[in-house]
Amino acid sequence: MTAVQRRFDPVVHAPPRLQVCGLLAVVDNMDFATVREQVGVSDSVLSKHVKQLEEAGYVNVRKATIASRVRTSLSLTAAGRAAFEAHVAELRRITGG
Amino acid sequence: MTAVQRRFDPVVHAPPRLQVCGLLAVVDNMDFATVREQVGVSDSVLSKHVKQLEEAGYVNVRKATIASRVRTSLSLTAAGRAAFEAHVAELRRITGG
DNA sequence: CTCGATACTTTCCAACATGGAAAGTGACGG
DNA sequence: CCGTCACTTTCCATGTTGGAAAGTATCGAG
Repeated sequence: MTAVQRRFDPVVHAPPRLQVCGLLAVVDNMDFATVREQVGVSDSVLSKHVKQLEEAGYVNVRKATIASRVRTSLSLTAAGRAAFEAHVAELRRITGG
Repeated sequence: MTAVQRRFDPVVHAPPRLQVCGLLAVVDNMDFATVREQVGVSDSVLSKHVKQLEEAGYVNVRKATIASRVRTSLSLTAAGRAAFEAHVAELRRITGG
């Protein structure tokens, strides 16, 4: 309603996506497979969450052929970084940071 | 499984409940009505979330008749405080605290 | 050109979580 | 008895999830 509504972002708040954002926030980009291992979910589940982040304009999905193998690398967009940071700030406010 | 599984608590993570815990964490107790106003939800919704926190053993619900009116005050139990703090610590880890 | 492997994507589906509205409950005060 | 206050519970329609399985695209091998 108040400030909560402006910064609190459900797309970012869901556990798997919060983890993805947290991982991508501290690196330039990360492979799909690496993120999957870190988050500990299946291919299909990560794929669906990444899709949601992508549709929200928060994550950039780049497919590059490296060593004749398609590798998908993920990275936060500027909007994604802003949304993540705003959400984290809101979490800190709520949890008494 | 990993540290995430041990500290991350879905009961605490849901937005309305995270707010309730955050509010109760900094006071000894708070009236149902005050919490409802702060969280910005309806009676029924708060009641249902409080019930979940109560069933998890995180919140204590005390009904006292004050000025011939029943007043319900909520407070975190020791377990609730521990769960909240562990969850917050986990959030900080995930979000790069 | 067909086959199998790699690396995701999408679909299918059953389970669960939510919120709003409305009905229900218990304790007064009139 | 009745109405009010302060929640509780029920009803219901919707939205989100994850796992399993099928689907797609791109090689390299045969």
